[in-house]
Amino acid sequence: MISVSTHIQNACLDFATSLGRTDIDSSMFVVDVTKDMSKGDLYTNFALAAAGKMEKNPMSIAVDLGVYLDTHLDKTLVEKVEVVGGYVNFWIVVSDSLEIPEKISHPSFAGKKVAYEYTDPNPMKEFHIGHLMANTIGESMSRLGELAGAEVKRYSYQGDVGRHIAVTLWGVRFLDANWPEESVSITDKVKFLGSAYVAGNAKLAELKSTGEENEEYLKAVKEIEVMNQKVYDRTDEEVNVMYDQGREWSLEKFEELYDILGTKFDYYFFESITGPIGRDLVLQNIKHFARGENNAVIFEGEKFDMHTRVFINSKGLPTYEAKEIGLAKVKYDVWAYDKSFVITANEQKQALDVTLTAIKLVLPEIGNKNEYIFNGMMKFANMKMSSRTGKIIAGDELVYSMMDASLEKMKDREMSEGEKKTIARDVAVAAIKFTILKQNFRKDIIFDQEKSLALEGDSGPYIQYTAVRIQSVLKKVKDETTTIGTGELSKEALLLKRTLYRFEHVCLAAIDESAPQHIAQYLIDLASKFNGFYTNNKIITESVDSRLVGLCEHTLKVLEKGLWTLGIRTVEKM
RNA sequence: GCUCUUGUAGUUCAAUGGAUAGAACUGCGGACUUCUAAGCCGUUAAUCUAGGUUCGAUUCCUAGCGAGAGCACCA
Repeated sequence: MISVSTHIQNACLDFATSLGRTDIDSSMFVVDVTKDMSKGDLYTNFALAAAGKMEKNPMSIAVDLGVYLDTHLDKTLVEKVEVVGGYVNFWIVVSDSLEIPEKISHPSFAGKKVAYEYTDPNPMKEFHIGHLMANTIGESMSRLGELAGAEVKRYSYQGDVGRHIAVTLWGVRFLDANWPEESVSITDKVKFLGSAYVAGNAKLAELKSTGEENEEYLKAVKEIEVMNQKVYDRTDEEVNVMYDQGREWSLEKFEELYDILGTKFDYYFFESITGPIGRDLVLQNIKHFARGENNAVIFEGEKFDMHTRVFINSKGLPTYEAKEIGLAKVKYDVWAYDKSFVITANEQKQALDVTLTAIKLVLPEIGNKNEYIFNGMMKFANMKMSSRTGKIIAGDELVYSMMDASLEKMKDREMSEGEKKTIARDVAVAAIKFTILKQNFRKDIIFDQEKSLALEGDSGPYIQYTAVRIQSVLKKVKDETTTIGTGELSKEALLLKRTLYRFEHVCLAAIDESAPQHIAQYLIDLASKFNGFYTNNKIITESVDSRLVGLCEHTLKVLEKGLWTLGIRTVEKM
């Protein structure tokens, strides 16, 4: 399909040249897939776009172009040319053999080394919805990079030092429960840490509410500061033990989640490492920075129309911003990439814009390869409370509750419990990921547990279900003898076939715009067309038409490949 | 207050400046002795307001109104 549209585009340019118009180039018009397939497979707006420049009526240009293309296009590629209004529409030749391309080469990716950093949860803190969202988007972007021909590495960056750790360790004393024994499950260990963080923050808020000059409050603030310092300098053996254990438990828990979600990271980075490196880099390049209040090291973002931010605080500790500089160096040192993407929430945009500006000054050769991709926030429609924590549901809890929901849906199916569990996991992940990826992730996403995660409609499970039906038919076809059918294909079969051709085109658009939603929307359309075909065309009959079997096989392959780009697994049964 | 993002059916989302603004959910109404009904078919319903640029604006620009986020030692 891409080769056909290129062919048409070149022919349009030849048409312009034949009229002596050398001032028209390919950026001025498009050859794209039609939205409405009753108007053909491809269209060009050449006449509309060029009318101004050519100072002619678009209709008459379109008519002339149509005549020209009708005689100049390769008849083995394009079956029919039609002029409607100012548009020229094309019906392509749909052959029986359809290849699903392994790679869809894109100049920005093919042969390049591309790093993706995403998820970035903090040990000892809960894995929240934002992490789930970034993981989903990042995994999909990584796979699009791979599809586009890049060599890809996946990075995760985790905050294993800083205030949240200090608050957690400090908060332990306000819990009724004791520090967990080794025998306690990993889930409960992590839950303990999460509640310690909540308890610590709650206590602090409680003290603060009685006045910021309150002695108790000032004492607590001081204690947390001391705790933070101990985490950095490792001078307190008791703190070291708690810290090391807590960190390890959290990381183990994250791996469990990555396994469920289908992400495998190549490299992990920690703030405990990037902090000192970042601080040194800032100090070595102090000429780009300034001193602010209390001798803090600041970057004067205002000179660049941005915020001014602190990089090293008045205690001499690196902040998030300095750590980012250290991270940039560490990431590049471990693997010299051509391009690096970081997927993160857009609430950090204004801070990271400052940071990237600083990185470009301190480490120009690295900074210029780096790019941030910001996603919107995930919000809840009904603000449903999580019963256990009393807070909005956490990312991992959401995954687990969806797994329960899809397991419930399968309760009457005849399969082993283990099989059901695996399928329920994959369906749950599909439901969550598809909800995120079917839309523009740069905007906020409203997450309604009741509705958005419904397993019907525009959903991941709907597509998985379609793939299951196909596999079920194909399994039965194995025992039948097939013959090549004669006569016209049904209108549903033809429409399905023409839709399959668009896959390559859609992938290229998704890669080009870093927009997985194009693929998600396409898969919904394809699954819907298949289901229309399926209900109206009996495949297993006395004489099985191999053309229909071929259509089923191709549809399955495209659904599988498409879901793969979204980081979603297909299942054999549901 | 300043900066950034955002405004499409009742709801949740689509739509490189182009054709009749597409889906899904909900509501209402259908079909089935059929390969998995998590399916299929029909139906009601939308571009925040005011200007501007353009042959053409949901899309670009300006202003207003609404929503979200950020604004120095958290990340």
